[in-house]
Amino acid sequence: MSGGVEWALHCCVVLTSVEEPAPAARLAQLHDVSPSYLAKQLQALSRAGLVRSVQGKAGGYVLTRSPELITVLDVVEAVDGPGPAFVCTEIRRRGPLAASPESCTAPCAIKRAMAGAENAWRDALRSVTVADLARDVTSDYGPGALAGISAWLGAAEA
Amino acid sequence: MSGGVEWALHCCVVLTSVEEPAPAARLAQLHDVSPSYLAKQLQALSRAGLVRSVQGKAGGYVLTRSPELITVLDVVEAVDGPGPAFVCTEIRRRGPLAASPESCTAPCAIKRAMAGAENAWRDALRSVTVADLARDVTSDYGPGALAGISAWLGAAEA
DNA sequence: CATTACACGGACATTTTTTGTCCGAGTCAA
DNA sequence: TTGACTCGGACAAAAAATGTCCGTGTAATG
Repeated sequence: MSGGVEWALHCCVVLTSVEEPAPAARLAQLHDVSPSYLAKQLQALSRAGLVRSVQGKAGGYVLTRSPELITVLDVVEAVDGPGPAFVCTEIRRRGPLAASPESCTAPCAIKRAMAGAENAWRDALRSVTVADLARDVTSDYGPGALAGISAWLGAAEA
Repeated sequence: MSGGVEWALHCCVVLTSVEEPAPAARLAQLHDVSPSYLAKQLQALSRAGLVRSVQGKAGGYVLTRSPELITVLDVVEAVDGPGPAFVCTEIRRRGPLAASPESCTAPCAIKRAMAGAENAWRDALRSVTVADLARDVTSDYGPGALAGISAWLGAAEA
């Protein structure tokens, strides 16, 4: 799994508490990560339609919709790609005892098992929204945490 | 996810139908895959204690226990490693607004969400055994499929 | 009992993916 | 009109996965 997923999720949580667009460079120094690479993850979120980029002097990124409507799965798929992690290469059709094509209409048992597990994983990620994460953060560190971050993002460079 | 997982699972299913040790090279040409690389996956299974290697002239690999007692999760963890796919780098403790160490006794909300999803994934993989896979294969292709493979493995080189 | 051939095991390259960096095009504010 | 700041995609470096090789040990065999 791509490590950029973690960065993207943290950024989404932070973006729930701001109204002004937040520049990628500022989000990067807030989390102390590579600005150029974080930019790439935010671009992925933008391509997926989760955030909207505002260009120009006071530009940056903003969420496109309510955090209640953005699931963790949305973010993960935007950054890591929507395809399944396990890819079946159909090796049952290869080799001297290859299965006949007409017997391969349904996916093989191994693919079914792996797909079932990935579906369970997806369901779990889909059941958590970015709003839930923000609520948990407030519950963990107190109400001042996100407010402080919001203020810091709006203030001049540290 | 490593592609070798698929090869390892297919090999485990095949091994349920043999009593004689099956050499890695023969399993490789059965599936038409790279012999050297498949050997590496089988070595991983051996290190994890799922298969036992028999050396010498009529050597090869055999399952160490009943297929009912080998879960798909066992195979996946043996090949891909037991660690979680999502690794939290604790970026909440970095940057100018880093969370205080005493407030970081519990894992952060993002890590909790990802860990929950991975647990669901693990549970699903744990609920399927290699015996279940073999049963499904028989159900899909008929009882002769695994028997034919077993006979081919025992016969002389094709 | 010596020999011989076979199979595993880990060390060695190669390719692909991931991670990280950079500069140009576009845009909004002043 | 100017200016400065933003995103966006094209360009390298590093890491991981994939693929290959030969040495070591073992068991069957004559």
